[in-house]
Amino acid sequence: MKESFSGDAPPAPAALAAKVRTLAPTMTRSMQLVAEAVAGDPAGCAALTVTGLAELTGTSEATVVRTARLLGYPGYRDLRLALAGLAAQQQSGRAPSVTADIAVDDPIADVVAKLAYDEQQTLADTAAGLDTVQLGAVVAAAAAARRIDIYGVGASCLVGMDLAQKLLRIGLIAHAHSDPHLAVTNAVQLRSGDVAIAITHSGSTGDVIEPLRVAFDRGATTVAITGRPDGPVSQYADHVLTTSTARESELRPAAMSSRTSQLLVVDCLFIGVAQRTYETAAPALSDSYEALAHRHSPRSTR
Amino acid sequence: MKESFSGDAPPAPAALAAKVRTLAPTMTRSMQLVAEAVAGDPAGCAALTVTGLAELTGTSEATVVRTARLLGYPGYRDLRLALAGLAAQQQSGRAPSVTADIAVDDPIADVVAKLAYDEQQTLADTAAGLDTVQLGAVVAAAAAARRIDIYGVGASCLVGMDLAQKLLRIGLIAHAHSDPHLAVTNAVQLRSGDVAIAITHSGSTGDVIEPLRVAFDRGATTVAITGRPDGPVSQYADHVLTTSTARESELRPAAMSSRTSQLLVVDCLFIGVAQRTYETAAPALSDSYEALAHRHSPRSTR
DNA sequence: CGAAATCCGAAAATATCTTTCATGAGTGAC
DNA sequence: GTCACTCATGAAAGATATTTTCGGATTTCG
Repeated sequence: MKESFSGDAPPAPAALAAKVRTLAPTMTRSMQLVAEAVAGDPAGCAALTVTGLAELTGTSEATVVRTARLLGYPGYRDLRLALAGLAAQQQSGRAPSVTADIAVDDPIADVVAKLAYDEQQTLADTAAGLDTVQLGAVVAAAAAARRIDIYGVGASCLVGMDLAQKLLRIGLIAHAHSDPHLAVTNAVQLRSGDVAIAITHSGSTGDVIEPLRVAFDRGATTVAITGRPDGPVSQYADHVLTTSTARESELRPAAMSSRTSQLLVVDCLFIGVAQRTYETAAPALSDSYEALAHRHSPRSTR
Repeated sequence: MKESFSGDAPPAPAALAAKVRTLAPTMTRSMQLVAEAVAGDPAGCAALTVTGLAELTGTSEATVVRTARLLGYPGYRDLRLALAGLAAQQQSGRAPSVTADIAVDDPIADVVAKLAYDEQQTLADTAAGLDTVQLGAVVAAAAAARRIDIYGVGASCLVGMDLAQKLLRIGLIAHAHSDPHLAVTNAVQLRSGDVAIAITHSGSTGDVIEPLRVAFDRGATTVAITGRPDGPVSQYADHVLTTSTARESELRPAAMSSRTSQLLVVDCLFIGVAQRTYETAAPALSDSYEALAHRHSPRSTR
């Protein structure tokens, strides 16, 4: 029963490629064909009419329209306009096509270059696709929360810990749970006014959904940070923050780019909260900095 | 440079405003109204239908179409596409506003943009400054190591854990230590052929230097990942990998960009090792993926 | 002042986009 | 293995948007 129509709305400007990747798994076969064509050649597709694109992809007009809807546009007409815009941007923004996968025999210098490029791309996609309204709502809730619980396992656990660390530094009560049992145990303690944040790239990690559900039932404000906003986790999320999905190769696991994406979201969340609680956050930050100073040896090894 | 007013022009991309000025004298009154509106607010007009633009300018659909023709497009539809492209270009053109620091009163959307931009910058800097020869040496050592110990505290601890997680996934024996005592205790066990990696942005974190020194004394291959290659930590490091340091503002602690930088280095290291041990790494990766599958609630995998 | 040329918009004609609906393929239950 | 069910899919009807047509209104020039 989520019907979160409010969440996914604003017609994406440049985040189209990212959106295609994010939504691709939820698409049906023929819709994927259309999405692929659109992401692959925005300029070309912008020149086509519905019928043209349908023929090109070997599907029907109806499917094209459906795909446009799924991507967040009211109809094909609007998708086409966005496509034209994207094409123009690419034109002026130069061709960024260093899109080769990382291969087993790539020299190390290439690995560095490709990896850096991919991560940059991921950041851009994430920023473009992030719903700032949702983010603002989450920031407001977190800044006012009595306590903040964060759930994440595997790679997402580290992201959760990063967030918890930072929030603690500005004086908020935040805790990251990786043990599913303890997470649920703690979630029971939550109530209205508290905030629970679940981090899962797949959107379907049971160990993370379960505590979020409990928190949701208890009346806490629940947040999902996920790459699959349509996934099960969103059922129990008052707010969904979407991370981007980058293509992955055999050597480059999805965890790598999803982590980058998650970290950006989490950083934005943190900065937002710090802004809102500036009066207390600023001194807290410098205090914690002071406290660590003696741990760095100008010369002393303790 | 011949003047060809007779509309032989290919659909102009960004030269639209100029074209309007050039052709204005030849236009009739109502056409000028339309042309003006179009040149004045491309983005706004792109959102309008023929009828809408006709009403806005107080003219008729026919006039709008005539104007579009005069400007060199086959019809209004194409003018509209060009307009959308122009709008997108203008949009991306006014990006340099993100070079400023993050301020307390920045709207949330700006925070996202600035943060993403900063992190992208950090990645580029890191990639550019990374010594691939050193990296190659570390990769070689790690791929052949009996065991790999990683030291890091605070934010760097998470980076260390990330690396350990990934190395474990491809079958290497890696462990991240955040407890300084345990780190030292474990470091004593190391010997030649083992690898010890210290992660510290400041390059002078005693809790991290100490175990590295022990490992160094025991004959292990020692690595420092630091933003201060001239810092104390490098004394005991056979190889130094330099991370970049980005400017930080009051709200944006250094930990944020150093973490991004460290993660990139660590990712490169991981990929490098995975390449070297491809025979065992590839199956190990897919195995670990398989093993996790049942933890995700059943969901169509198209 | 009158006539011709031109401009202009209402409405018809056409192209394009959207919705509906029936069909068939795939899926899970029995 | 079969049946019932769901859901993806495209054909075609329906709705919009765009283009064209055409006649009235305005301007220009004799």
